[in-house]
Amino acid sequence: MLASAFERLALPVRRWIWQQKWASLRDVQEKAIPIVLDGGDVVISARTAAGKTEAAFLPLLSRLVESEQTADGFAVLYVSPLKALINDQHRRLESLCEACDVLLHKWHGDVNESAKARARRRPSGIVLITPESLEALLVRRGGEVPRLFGRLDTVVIDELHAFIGTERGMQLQSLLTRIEAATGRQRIDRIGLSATLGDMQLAAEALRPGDGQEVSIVEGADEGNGLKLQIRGYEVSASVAAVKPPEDDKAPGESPEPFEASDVPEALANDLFRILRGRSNLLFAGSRAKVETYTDRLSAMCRQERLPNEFFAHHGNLAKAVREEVEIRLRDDPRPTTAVATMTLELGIDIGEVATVAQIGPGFSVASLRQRLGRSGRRADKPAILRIFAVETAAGPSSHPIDRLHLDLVQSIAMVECLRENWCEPPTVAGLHLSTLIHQILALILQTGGVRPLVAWELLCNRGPFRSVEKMVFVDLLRCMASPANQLVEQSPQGMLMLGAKGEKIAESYEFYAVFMSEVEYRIVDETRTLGTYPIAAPVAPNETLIFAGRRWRIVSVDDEARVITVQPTRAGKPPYFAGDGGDIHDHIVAKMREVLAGDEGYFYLDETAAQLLAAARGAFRDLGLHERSLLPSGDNVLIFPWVGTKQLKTLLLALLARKMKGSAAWHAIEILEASADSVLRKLEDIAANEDPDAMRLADHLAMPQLAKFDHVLSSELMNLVTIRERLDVPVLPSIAAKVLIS
DNA sequence: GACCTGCTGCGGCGTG
Repeated sequence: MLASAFERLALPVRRWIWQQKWASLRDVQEKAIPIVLDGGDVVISARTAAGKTEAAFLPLLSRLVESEQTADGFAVLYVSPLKALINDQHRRLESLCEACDVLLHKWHGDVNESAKARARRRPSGIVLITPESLEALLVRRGGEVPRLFGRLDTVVIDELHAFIGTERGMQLQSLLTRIEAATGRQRIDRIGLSATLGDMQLAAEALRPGDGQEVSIVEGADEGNGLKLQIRGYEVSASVAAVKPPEDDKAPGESPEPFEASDVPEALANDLFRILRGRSNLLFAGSRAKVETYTDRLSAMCRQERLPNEFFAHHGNLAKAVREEVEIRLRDDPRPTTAVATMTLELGIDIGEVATVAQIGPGFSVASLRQRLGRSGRRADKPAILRIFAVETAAGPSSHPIDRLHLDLVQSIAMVECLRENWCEPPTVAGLHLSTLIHQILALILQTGGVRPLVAWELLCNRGPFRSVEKMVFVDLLRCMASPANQLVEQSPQGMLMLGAKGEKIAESYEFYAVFMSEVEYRIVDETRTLGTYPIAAPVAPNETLIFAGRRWRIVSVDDEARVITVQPTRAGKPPYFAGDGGDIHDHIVAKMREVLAGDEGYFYLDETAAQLLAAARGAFRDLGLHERSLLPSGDNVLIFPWVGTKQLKTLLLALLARKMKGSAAWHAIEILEASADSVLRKLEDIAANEDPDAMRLADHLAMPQLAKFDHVLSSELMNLVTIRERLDVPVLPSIAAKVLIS
């Protein structure tokens, strides 16, 4: 097997491998080479750093070398969700391509216009591109598409999981369909590269919608070296005193700026410092505000100990240069460095070896936990180490039932159990994605100069990815786009769809190419450079203080016209404000939480406090009778514990609100206000008996912020349709209510 | 109770 995979590669490719002095091909490469050489669609899945890129490109380059190369079209199109990843891959593939005499082009927003023009004049070889740059190319140079892509051999999609079920994923699928249509090709081979996914069949279907069974699947063996786990518990009193910054950090005469009580408990700060200091680590803090608070606290501890700082913030609102300093220090600098980060350090980018991955709280998904874990233990002899720090409020018999159940800790345990059972969330592929479809209709008109409505529907919805959009919905959508208020499109006397006045305007701007929404933000600058961006919704005024990029600042001026906030270093600071909108926790995790609470199994990875907190939570679970019922009177209110995921919980809540109850979601429960258990029971019986719930009635009770870029174009009927299909889970409503009634 | 991603064409000016 080993010999045969290698021997099937073209001579220049084999010669390049000899030059690299590789002892052998990696497992995933052995498996992928013969399959990719034979052609067809392939998903290649393996853990980070297992050699997926070469698994695809060694055989692809072999095919290229052995075919007749010309300069009349690109041969391979590689699409990546990140510019940084394109730069990494370019570095990685450069010498291999050179050895094979194949041109390799980078193509994204930071690449020179002249380099792109050169590639366009004599198109050949491999292009590494983002979906947005590909969109721009199709929209601005629609006429050149047949010449550029007419001889395309293969499309490679990197980080396939990042595209599944998302707006950008729909756009990418649509782009590929548009290329296939414009070049008159039935089918151009697709190769998806991905970290290990929960469900490979879903990945195959995402790669080739409607024909997933025809996709070959290559899974790399798990070459991991074991996993070391710990969950550490922390109990803080409900009325914990505000944690103040150290005295010596305040300038004389400066007014004190106490931190919020929710900031960093003393015992947790001490443990984090003790565990992380002196080595290189990742600390996933959970939100941008927490990244700033924890970085600030831990660097203040360095100062107190008279040590050089080793804690640095890393999140999406920090300027690229600020983030790169942290990445380079992690990768190349021998000094110990802990990056305190959000999910910015979860994906692809090379940051070298870290000793520990630590996380505050359970996070939102097992998939992300798995991805984070992949960041440690990459060296052959070291296991991956993951520590979760769970902070719980002290609770007694008189406390609120939800506090007594210590749900943060219980969720952490449930998620670790899922991880150990090798389960992770399957990507969600449902959804109408009408906002993205509006974008693609505009893009198709720009690319072709005009299109008939039926042709557009055939291409985008029947052949392309918007499969759940029926003709009638498509017609409604076109009406919204053409309405006098929107004027995105109009129809010519011959029946062609053309851009309307406002459509023209939108398409002129470079902001058109991305399908996702982006907020308006201020730039934060100190005397020398831009530190990052700050939401316009956050209230700021001169002389207020702010923690940003892990340091403390005083706001000098706010220029609303230029949207610039100028800051100066100072010695006190308040955590920043970022709006967030909460994530969906999967059903499987919440069901597992109930198992953890109802069971008596011990978990070897809990520290003493965590074990005590779990024992207390299990005691409360039985005391409250939750092992035999799901309804709990609590003062004037009633708590419902359906033990389902966020989406289903929200749907059940809406069904109750639609039946004139008052209440809200409270953690993993629903709290109904001023009602008796009996009255709630009757409503639940009604919901359980109603096999065909009136979905539109539910949507009426839901606050519907415009979440996607073109949601404002949709009529309220279409907006409701989107909400019901994408944000709620209406069909299961009767069965959830029935389940609550039985238990 | 959240997070992340991306961007063209052209006019105007300075430099080699």
